[in-house]
Amino acid sequence: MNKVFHAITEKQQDADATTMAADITSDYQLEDQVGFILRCVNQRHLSIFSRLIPDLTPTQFSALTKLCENGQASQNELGRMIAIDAATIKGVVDRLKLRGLISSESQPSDLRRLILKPTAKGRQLFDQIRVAALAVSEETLKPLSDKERHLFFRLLMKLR
Amino acid sequence: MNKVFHAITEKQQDADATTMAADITSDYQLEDQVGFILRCVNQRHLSIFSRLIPDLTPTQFSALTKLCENGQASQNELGRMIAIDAATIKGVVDRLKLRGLISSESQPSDLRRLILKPTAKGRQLFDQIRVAALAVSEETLKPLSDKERHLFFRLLMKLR
DNA sequence: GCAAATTAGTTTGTATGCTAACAGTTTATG
DNA sequence: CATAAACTGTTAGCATACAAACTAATTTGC
Repeated sequence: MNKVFHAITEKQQDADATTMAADITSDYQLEDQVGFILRCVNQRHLSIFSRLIPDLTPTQFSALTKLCENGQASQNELGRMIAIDAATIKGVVDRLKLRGLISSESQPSDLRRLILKPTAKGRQLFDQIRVAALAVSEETLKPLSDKERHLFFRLLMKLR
Repeated sequence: MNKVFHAITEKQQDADATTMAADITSDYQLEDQVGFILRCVNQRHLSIFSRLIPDLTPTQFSALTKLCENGQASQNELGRMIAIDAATIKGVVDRLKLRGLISSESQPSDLRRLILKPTAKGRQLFDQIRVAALAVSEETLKPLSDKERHLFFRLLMKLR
């Protein structure tokens, strides 16, 4: 799982969020920087994801999901849809292909393009996992009330 | 810089955050999952960081900052302070050492430990960069009002 | 006091994620 | 129509990031 995450949360559980947020502009404190906490929250999410969905990485799941949602896409197109650059998406696609979850064929009308589609096995895995994916979101947001979740979501969207 | 981030934001600028957040539990949509958006927000932050602070990666900056704040730390200790596992912190420390920003010596009372300290050059760089680091946070949070920033910070802290 | 458990650091392997440079293909432009 | 510009996928290189397995040193438990 994720040893670092647990070590950290145990240590800093009692921190006073309101106070720390107050002096952002005064003295420099690493823990007050958005980027640092963002990284920790992301870390916690990844830890939850890999525990509930050990079969795929979040990135692989995103790619498979988008292909199942759209039916097909070219490689770079897929990357743009889930915010992954061309160099990275290649590796992701290669690994999904290696596991028989997606297939690729070149598009006759544009020989540069590789058309990717989910295989039957890929669609089956996606259907199995999508429920767990909702549980991942649920557990990630567990520390927040329903009202706080919607608020957090709205603010997070603005920072995309 | 970060080509993916720009391509994505241009496309999805007009998305309605409130509506999308509303149906989290109904039909599965990748864009509604916290983890996905969290990753995008993190991506945007990294892009801002590398533009304003090209000299160091966020992780390297975190490590250097903690050493400057604390004076010294052992390698694993440093990793725990900034939520980085032992395998990763080794590479980070090696690269900072290679650039002469930190020094290491083994601790006589415990021969397993490597005591890390920032060098004069390291402290100097940190002092130069800390202002830019505040600017990174500022620009990352730019889409939010002051009230929203404090709110976001409070909620983010809860999800650590 | 000594074996067992723990801790610190290292190494290997896998997966993201980015930049930069490249070749082949297609589109736009003069 | 010819050439420049843009796009698609690929490769290499670097930097996180984590799991697992390992060595060496220290601490615990009996």
